[in-house]
Amino acid sequence: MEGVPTANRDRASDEPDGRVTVSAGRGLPGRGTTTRSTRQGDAVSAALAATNAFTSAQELHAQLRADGQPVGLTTVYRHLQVLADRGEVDVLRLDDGETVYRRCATGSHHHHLVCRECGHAVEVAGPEIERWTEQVAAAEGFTDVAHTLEIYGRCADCVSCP
Amino acid sequence: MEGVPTANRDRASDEPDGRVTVSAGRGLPGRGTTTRSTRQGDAVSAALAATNAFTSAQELHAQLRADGQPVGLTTVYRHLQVLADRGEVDVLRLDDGETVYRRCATGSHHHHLVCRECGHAVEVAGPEIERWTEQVAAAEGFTDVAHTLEIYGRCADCVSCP
DNA sequence: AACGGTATTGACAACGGTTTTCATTTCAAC
DNA sequence: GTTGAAATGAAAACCGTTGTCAATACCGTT
Repeated sequence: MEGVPTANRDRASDEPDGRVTVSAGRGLPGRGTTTRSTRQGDAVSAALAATNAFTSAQELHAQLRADGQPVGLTTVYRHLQVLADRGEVDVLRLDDGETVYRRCATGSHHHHLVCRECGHAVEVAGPEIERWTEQVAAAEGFTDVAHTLEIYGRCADCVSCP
Repeated sequence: MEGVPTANRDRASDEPDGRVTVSAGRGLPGRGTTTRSTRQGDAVSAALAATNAFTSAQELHAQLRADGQPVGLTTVYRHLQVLADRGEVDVLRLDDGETVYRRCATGSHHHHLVCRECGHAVEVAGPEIERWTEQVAAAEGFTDVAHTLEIYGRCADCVSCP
């Protein structure tokens, strides 16, 4: 009756990493678009590579500007989108509506332990969880199953300053 | 460095259910505000009680209007907010940004198996999951831990019509 | 049954994050 | 160097949600 749109945020990347230039040999355009290498694209990728915290587009934008590498907000959004489509970055939608991104080391399926204060995140794998969710879904007759699981808390570093 | 705001959506309700009128005996205002019983408030609660699917404020608004029980969109949002604060409804933020609500039977902590197509949801409890998340968090030195876990798929009813 | 104070309502404006638009700039193949 | 296509970015549009505030509806009291 009602209708719940998209939802879920899984994905397992194939392409290993870093600023691909794709063949570009001739006709076919690159996978998730973005073929050329540009100062802005490199800056966004570098900024993401420099932190292990989940970061929002606006934060990256401000950070890059502060670092003397100004990149248009629109452009930041565009690159994040492409990277996300390619599975090169993980995406999290926070409860306050902000979308945050993170370049994860693990290419395979995993979840996160995220600090509410600083965004610092740890990648965690839980085979038992995967098994459990599939089991539950199957038992209820659901197909085409995916799941989201994130753990939020205060990291050790943030415990000091209240 | 960056900063991840709120996040997480747990909570265990105390008040069993339905349109409370709270003492109102004299001074103190009701918990999550909303003390009087009104046509609009009843309509929103009834609409939520009538479905087991996660529904958005806008959907409820349209539905109520269609049912000949027009309620202002702002008012719908307000009641949903209050119900959520009271823990009488569960809240889910979908990846497309919409927030959906559902009156759950279980008052205690649980997760959901949600149909991407129709919003139909099943409440599922996973003690092992709870244990696992706490374990992981503790191992990494995280405190004040909470987690979100939802399973998305296509329910059996939605498999028929592609 | 009428009153009166206050909680509630709802049309409309404002918000905040994200996406579109489109003229301009940059890239890289020739 | 020339050139066509991709990338950029300022500004406007979007969209779900929240704030504003005058008008209205509840409900205990008279």
